[in-house]
Amino acid sequence: MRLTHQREEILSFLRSKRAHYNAVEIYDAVRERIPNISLGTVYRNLGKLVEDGEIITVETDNRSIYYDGYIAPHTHFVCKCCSQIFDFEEEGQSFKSISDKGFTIDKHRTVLYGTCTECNEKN
Amino acid sequence: MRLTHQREEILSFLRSKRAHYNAVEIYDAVRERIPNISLGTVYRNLGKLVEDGEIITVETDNRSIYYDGYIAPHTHFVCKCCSQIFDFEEEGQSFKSISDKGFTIDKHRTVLYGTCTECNEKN
DNA sequence: TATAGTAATAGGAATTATTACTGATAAGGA
DNA sequence: TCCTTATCAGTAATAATTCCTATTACTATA
Repeated sequence: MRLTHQREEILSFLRSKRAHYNAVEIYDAVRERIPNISLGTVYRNLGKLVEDGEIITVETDNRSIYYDGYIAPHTHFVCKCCSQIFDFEEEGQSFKSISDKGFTIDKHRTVLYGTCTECNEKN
Repeated sequence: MRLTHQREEILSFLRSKRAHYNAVEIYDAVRERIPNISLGTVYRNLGKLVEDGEIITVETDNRSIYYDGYIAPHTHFVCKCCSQIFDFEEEGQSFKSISDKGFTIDKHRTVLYGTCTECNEKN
């Protein structure tokens, strides 16, 4: 993977912030340093960075994907009121410590990604 | 919430199948029984059924939302190869029994939804 | 330093999923 | 049965993302 100026700026932006951004927000931020970068370039690079494991995605209720430069395993909390995404380190599905901090949990979703038994056997 | 013919068909379709469908798939299925139902009606009813806790959603990598009539807490597994969504009952993040069945897990994502501390304090 | 081959880019058009709008319809209570 | 109002069908609009094309940058080799 070629480390282009554009890719470098996208990655360093995400790494510099401990927060979660969608493609357009990243586009706006990176545009301050590379004014003529295109949205397509942002999408393509985000895709490659995810593929490469340099960043991770957060899929939420609302239809846009958020990107996260912090890649250690962690749990995301989406506030239905302010739409902010919070990080929590807790493992497992015991979320008592999160509620103790004042968060109200309505629901939780766990999704695994990978290859199923049948597809594994085929290949 | 009024129990309309359309809503009833959508709900009974999802409850009758132990699988996961996106809005267009549900639209196609329900159209066999209500030929002139519109896609907008399907989306609106799915939204209300989710709001009401009658069904749940699965947010995956690909950009469409899947709906599930099985609402007991469970974990979803998305195959990157055949795109099928599988259900697993395991709690916690110990997914050994899933791997033991021949599934390869690349990554897992846990997302909580609710209200954050700050928003709770405001209201 | 040219040159060719490959990979990446900008910009915009196209695609896909979802939501919003409008006049007509029907669910459910009085 | 009648009335109110949520819901409906149909269609237009929006938003997020991907695709396409001409152009540019990088790399290795001569």
